[in-house]
Amino acid sequence: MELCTSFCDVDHINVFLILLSLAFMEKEHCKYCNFKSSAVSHLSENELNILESGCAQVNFKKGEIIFKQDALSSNIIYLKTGLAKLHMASKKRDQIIKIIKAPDFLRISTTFADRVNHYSSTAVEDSIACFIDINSFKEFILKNGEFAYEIIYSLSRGELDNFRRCVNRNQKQTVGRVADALIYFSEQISYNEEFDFPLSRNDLADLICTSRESVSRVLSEFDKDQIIELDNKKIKIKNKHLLEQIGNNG
DNA sequence: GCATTAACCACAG
DNA sequence: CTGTGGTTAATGC
Repeated sequence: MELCTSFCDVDHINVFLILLSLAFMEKEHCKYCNFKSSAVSHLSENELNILESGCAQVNFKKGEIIFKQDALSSNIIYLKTGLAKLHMASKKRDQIIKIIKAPDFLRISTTFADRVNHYSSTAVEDSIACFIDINSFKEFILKNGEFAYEIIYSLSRGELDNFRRCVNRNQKQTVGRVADALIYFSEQISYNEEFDFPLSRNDLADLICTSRESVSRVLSEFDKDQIIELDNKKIKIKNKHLLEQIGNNG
């Protein structure tokens, strides 16, 4: 009997919480979203309503899979808040293709160019993603030139970035790639010279195409040489100039 | 040849 | 999940 009443109480509280969150979610209008992409900010009032009706927002905890390689893909995904990795499984090991920092599109190419995902995405930190109906997205591209322009612009930026990283990966040796990665995370992700490194050693290795052992070794070498200060995940860049030199010289 | 670089393996916190 | 040490293979001088 007592068990029952306590269950009922818990139930009531849960129902209340769900209703509360629904009430808040309903206020989640794309129109008033503070994380709009530059493309979406070119949409008209009417288009924003269309976007909203074909859009669902999902929360992801750190480590949760946002979408999976080889699965059917029918939504554009926009990463509203958080940090995610795009990674591709191969016979040998996972390779991290790219880190996406919100706000940014998380999945366009693999939804547009094929029916299934060519890569997976996993949340590196707690994140919120918006799943956007592919048909309304296509409609905006066909009807709204400024929207299309912004999408092409961001895809082009992504491609330039890919080319650059491809060349760097192939021509630099491990120390240079680690140095580049540290600078990248400092400048592009955390905007600080002292930061918590968001990836495990293994993930960093998968990102810069090396082994986790090499990552460990190079990091402790940098620490020993006073280039960085290393405390598990905490990293402080002490000699950025030298780090840049190492990055540039490979 | 010899040195350097880095992956792979194994093992220990 | 990390760090370290030994081993090995490839490459450059």
